[in-house]
Amino acid sequence: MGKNSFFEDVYEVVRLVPKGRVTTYGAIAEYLGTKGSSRMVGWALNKCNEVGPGDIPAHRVVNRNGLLTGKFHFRGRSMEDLLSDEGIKVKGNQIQNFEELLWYPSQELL
DNA sequence: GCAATGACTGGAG
DNA sequence: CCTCCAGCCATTG
Repeated sequence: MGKNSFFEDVYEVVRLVPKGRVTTYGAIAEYLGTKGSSRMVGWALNKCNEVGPGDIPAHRVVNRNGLLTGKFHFRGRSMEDLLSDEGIKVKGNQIQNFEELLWYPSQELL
């Protein structure tokens, strides 16, 4: 994968997520046109942690429930800590006030 | 080209 | 309310 792939699109969108905001896998997938490929978004981020640019705020990407399902995949700093640093309250694996912090690419980027 | 995989999702039981 | 199941689609072996 040297060319632009589905991954790069995901990275780009995730990078556009404003600080202090979060988005969901489904929202990204829908924005990319493949609504059903929500899993693929997570798969892309999985690679992003190893081969990705490294500046991908994957901690801002959670499942539709606002649950930090992918926190286990983070190295070093935990998701809760990173999110908390941006002003996002996290209780356990659940983001507090999630719906208000939710950010849709198709909504903001038109 | 087929089978397996995955940080998901939504509906059914 | 909780758990299970099947669809979803791109990447990889």
